Amino acid sequence: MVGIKDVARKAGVSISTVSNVLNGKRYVSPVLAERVRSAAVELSYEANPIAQQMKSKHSGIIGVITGDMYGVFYPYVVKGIDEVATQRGYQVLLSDARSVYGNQSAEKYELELFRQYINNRVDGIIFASVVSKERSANYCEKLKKLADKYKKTPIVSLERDFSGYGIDSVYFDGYENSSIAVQHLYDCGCRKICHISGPDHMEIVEERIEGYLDTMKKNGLRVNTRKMIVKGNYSHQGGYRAMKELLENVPDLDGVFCGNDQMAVGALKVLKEYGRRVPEEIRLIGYDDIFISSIVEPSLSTIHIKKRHAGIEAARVLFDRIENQDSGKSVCKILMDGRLVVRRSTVASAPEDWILSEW
Amino acid sequence: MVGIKDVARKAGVSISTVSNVLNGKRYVSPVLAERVRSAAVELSYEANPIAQQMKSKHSGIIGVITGDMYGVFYPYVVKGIDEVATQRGYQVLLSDARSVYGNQSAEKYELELFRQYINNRVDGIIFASVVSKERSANYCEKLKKLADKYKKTPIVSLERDFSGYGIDSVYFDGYENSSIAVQHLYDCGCRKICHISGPDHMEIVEERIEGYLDTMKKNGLRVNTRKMIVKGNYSHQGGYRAMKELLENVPDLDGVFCGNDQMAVGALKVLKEYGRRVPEEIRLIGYDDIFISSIVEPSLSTIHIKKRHAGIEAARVLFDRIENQDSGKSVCKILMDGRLVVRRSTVASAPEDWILSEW
DNA sequence: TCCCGACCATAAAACATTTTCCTTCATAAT
DNA sequence: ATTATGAAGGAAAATGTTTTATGGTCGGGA
Repeated sequence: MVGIKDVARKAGVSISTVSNVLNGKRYVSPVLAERVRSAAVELSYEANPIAQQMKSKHSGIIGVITGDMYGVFYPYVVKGIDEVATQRGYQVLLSDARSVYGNQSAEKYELELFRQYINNRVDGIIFASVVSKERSANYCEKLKKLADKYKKTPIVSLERDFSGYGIDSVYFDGYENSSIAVQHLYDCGCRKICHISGPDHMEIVEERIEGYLDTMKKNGLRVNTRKMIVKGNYSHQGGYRAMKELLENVPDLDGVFCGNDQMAVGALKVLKEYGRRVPEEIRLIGYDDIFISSIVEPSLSTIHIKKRHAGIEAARVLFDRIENQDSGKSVCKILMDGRLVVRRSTVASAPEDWILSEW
Repeated sequence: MVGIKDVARKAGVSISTVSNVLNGKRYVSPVLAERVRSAAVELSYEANPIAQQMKSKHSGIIGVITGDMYGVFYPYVVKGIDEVATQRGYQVLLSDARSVYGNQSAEKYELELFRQYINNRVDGIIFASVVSKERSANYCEKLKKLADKYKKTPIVSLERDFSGYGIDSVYFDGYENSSIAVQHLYDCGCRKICHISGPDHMEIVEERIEGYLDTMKKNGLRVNTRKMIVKGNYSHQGGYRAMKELLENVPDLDGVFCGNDQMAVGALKVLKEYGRRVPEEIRLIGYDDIFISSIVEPSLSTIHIKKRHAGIEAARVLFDRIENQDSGKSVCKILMDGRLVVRRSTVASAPEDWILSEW
């Protein structure tokens, strides 16, 4: 194990001079500097990051807490984060908060991960929280206190707007996007539009329901919330079950807005099994724009969510905070917009686009 | 910042006694132990992992180097690793070696990540290497030297068999699996079976080609390698292009074995566009068993690869090494088998299974 | 009574750095 | 010639632990 003192000995200088040369903190005469540098190279010295962290208090590591790493959503977000982190020379400590325990304790586990990251002195944390809307205020306070335990560790909320609680947030405009989706169905001629929503008590689910309801109202359409809104669980199986229920509840429906694409895929299966023609008879639109959506037949209209881009933005915000601590104290909130992608589940003549898509 | 000395002061004992109580290394009289413990709780003391690493030389972190974190394969593997790591109280440092730079430098970047991880004193590394078969020997030597730079850091190769170079390996039996796939096509009556393969110079690609070729030969079928094997690039677009080429080369083909499911999905699109009936006229089989395969129509027969399970196994092997260093020096190799999944792209009457699948 | 060992607890070293505070020496100013 | 100034580099402190070596106390056997 070659340490800084070996370099110092070899170069015939003091330890601090080696440190200064290698970190460029202070002026060292060219001749000494050169001696140090060549000694370091010769011994193939590499500083021990652990020891550096000990003093300098920063680790070159950021923590990321998400759900479903194996799913269709977060991996893209993480990819965006990873890109920026790599570019800036940081490492990423990644954990899936929702996979290990049941949903009830997901919040607890999330907090535990947070604590572990902070204890490991990460330089920042990006997290997609599962906490319910009601508990948010409390929870955010806890997080902030934790984040400042040893040093002011910047944190960025992903997918949830916690800017009201003083936490930088990068999130999607679920209300607006849902409105766009439903409006598109209306514009296509649908008048009896139903909604397959996600699990209870999730903010992103509620936004979408509100977007749906308001757009219906705006267009003068009545909604029987009991019958026309059915809960799925964001999985294709959930969508499958929900669609069956919907067909019983509202046999004459002519449009369905699904809370995500996975459920839409399940719903589509049902419609095909039942021989209901899509889009002629029933139009279907999803949310997220996952790869499968461009593949299924008919291809699925949806709202394209900038997943990777959101990761990039979140990482940018984080690194801005990390790199100039001084930067204005005003909380940063970035609202990512979505984009309507029209495919054949709403417009029969829409072009195929799967061959183009990057994913 | 409350440190161990604060606890010591509060409990009225020495620093080392606090350490001994909290780590249970040495016997400490119950009365003192209790005093220490309650002092620690009262001050809500948590040891600084960085400082601990400094002495004890182990970090509670493992490094994972993969490709395509946002793809359809590695996320599942990573999930398996994450599960085991979490259960054992370790954290996961994750990087995608292939996303940032072009393919040429992927190997270099992979090595760089390896170096960074080692410098960060991770306790072990699981990696899926991109190195070519020819360069493997050399590369593995480099890795091993790097791994032992500071301490004997266990490393496990995923997806590649480096056991010959003394590296524990968990990998898939690509040759056998491909043989099964091709044999299945033969058993279904196909006699002119083509292959859409992956990029050049990749070991996993070559295995599959060999499995294909040998099975063809075994069944007395001739292969014109120029025409009947076409390179895709493991993407759906690649599969799309390759299938078109294949239809020109071999108009009377009656079966296609695709190197992965993504390409198979692309190939399927072509067949549908051209009005070739699947499976009656042309049978199609993929490899990997990704989610989409159960969704497309007709659903795609494939070889199910135990992705998550492989991650679990790799993590197990790693932690075994980490936790008892003494453990026999014999290299560990685990060959994960695959399973034929028959769907409608080869057998029209196959049952639908998408609703069952877990993913 | 003395000595030895067993048993606890402590002081101090060690880990590999960064950083603060000095020292030294040359140069310029008086 | 003497003193002030400032630049350059070194000694040592500090970081928060674990571990090693040491010390002190007490009981029992000679």
